Amino acid sequence: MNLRELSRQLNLSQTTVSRALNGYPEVSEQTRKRVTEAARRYNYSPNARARTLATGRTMSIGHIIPMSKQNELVNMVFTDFIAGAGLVYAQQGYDMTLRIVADDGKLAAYRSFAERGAVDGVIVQSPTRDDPRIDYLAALDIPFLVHGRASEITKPYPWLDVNSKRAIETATRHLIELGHRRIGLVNGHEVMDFASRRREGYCAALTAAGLVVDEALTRSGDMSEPNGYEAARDLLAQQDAPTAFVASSIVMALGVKRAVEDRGLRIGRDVSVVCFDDDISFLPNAGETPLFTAMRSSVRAAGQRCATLLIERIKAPQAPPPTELWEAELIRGTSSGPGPFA
Amino acid sequence: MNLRELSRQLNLSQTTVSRALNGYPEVSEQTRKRVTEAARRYNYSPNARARTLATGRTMSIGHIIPMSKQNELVNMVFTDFIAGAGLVYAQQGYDMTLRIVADDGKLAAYRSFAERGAVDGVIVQSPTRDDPRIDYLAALDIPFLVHGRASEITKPYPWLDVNSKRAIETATRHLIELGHRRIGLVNGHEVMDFASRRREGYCAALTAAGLVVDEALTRSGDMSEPNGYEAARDLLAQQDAPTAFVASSIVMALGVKRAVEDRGLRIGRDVSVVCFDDDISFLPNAGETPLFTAMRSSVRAAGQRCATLLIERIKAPQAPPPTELWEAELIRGTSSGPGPFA
DNA sequence: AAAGTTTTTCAAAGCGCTTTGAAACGAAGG
DNA sequence: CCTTCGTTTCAAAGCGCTTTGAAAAACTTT
Repeated sequence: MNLRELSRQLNLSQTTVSRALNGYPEVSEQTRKRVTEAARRYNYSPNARARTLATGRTMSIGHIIPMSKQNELVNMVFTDFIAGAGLVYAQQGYDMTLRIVADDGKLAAYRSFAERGAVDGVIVQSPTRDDPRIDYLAALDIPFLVHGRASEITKPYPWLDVNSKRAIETATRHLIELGHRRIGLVNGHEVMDFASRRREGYCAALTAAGLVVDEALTRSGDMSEPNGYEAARDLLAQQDAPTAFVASSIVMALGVKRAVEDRGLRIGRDVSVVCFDDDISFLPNAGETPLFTAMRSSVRAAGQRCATLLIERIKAPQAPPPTELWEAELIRGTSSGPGPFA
Repeated sequence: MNLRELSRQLNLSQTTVSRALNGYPEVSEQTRKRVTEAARRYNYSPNARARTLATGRTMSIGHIIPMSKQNELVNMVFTDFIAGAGLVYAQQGYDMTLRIVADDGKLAAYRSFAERGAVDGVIVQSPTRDDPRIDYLAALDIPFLVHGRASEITKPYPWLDVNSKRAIETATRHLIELGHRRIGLVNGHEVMDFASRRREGYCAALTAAGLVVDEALTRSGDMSEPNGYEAARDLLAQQDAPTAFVASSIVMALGVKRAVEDRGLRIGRDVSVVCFDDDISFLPNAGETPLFTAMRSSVRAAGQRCATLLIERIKAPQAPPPTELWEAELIRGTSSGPGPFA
């Protein structure tokens, strides 16, 4: 059953039926009732494809998920972000259009979304410091919103980010205040904007405390458990090993924990760990006293907010680009304790 | 730039330009060349919305992700499955349309996908024993593919499943052969088809070995770490506690492990654990000797295969519904060892 | 009762593509 | 040279909705 058939059944024009169903005011309550009843009776629902063409809106938001090389894959942060965003989309009648793509196909994927008019807007996740997607999307003139920032891009663009620098600065200062002097940094790849900011925060805290930054105590790489393990194992094997670690995620912190325990040391007593905690629903660092002392900011909440902001932007594309900087919260867990200089 | 403008520039009809770009044979190589070059020059790409209406195909596959109550949410199995499927979609030019929906809105969501023609096909994940979605989709006459099965549905429908029963039967027998007699089952909710089959496998192995099934040794619930922990903690607190556990997932097994260690016992020596391992990329149970002895079957591979089968089905809807039963593989890890009767 | 308003309904024109059925063209055959 | 046939191109008709601009109907006002 399509609109034409339905309108014939009712002896009304397509116009009237369409308006009745879409809640326009210029149709009497009586006919609206007739129409909605008939629509239900004949089980009519408007064809999404046709509506999309007629309105110029697809009611869907594009997400591109990069799938690097072999295994780094769809990580949990992406997943939780999407879960948050998806919730908002559902509420607002949008769908999420997901495309999984090799790292080098990202740009082309965004382009295809934009040029073919396949989505009404796109989300950009995990920007690098000088992320080409941003200029690209601005030029393509499609609404977008960046989760994170690209430090090296100066033109205004819409973003929502967590204050990574301050978060890690706070984390590092916390360890210093506990009496730690040799503090390792187990970071993500520093082409990622957030990771580079985290290093800045780490350095800033050390410097502020009059400590020197020892490059030998820092590592960056895939934000996986094995990688956190290896980094910590190496650092712990050095002479003059660190007594504390700042880890860039819970997952890496779990690797650090394993490395510490492998050496027969105890987390929170012999070695302290503070990490960034995206509050991933699946890896809860929760309870009365959570395992990890952490800087927490919910990535799911960020997803929700990004979705909301993007939808607003779709509705009012001319408004100045929104920007939002969130602060992470220090959560005291059992993984941090007094250091040798306490 | 749209098709009409492009064809005017070229002094050709829309027909010819369209055919040239879509690789139809009835256009001379010479004009095809002219057309593709002009298309590139003017940066033309066909409007997806219009094409979708004209062809009747959206080139996208619907996935509905249920988000129960508050927190059980988008779990890792869903995520990995989607990662696998998404890979195939990308290769074949499909997008994934994702909708996150409350548990009680699932049926309506599938319906809206189907009736409005928003997607070309849908994937059904985690069916219950008598899942209403299957009849519903069959009636709606939209291509679909079930990952898993619904035991109580007899009509043929397309599915791909892992042989859960045999997998858990093998796991349980493995423990019995190691000399365990009191074996706990830490299962998912048994309305889920796969969970009910896993229980069947567990019971079958016990019975085959002449042992009686003690309901007091089985638990079922959310497949989360905390839930695995609680189940194991309770079971271990009983007098005549189990010396081994069969867990329905790695995540639950991690909870079991924690409970065992909390009692000061050691996994693989004092208490054995075998689990089902979906080979989730993010929770690798890997290495030379993996932590858990497990029945492994990659959910990501299943996602790929499901996507492939669904696309085939979209292309040939009249073919008999495909069905595929995969066997899981026993992986020896360090979590299982001789029991008291060895 | 005529004229003016407001409310309700309609016919038709898109939206930008694909695809059908016919026409124009060129080459081949008689 | 005319006919026939295969190749290449085209005009026009959808696809199923929304939306514009106009007409019809129902009320008001004079």
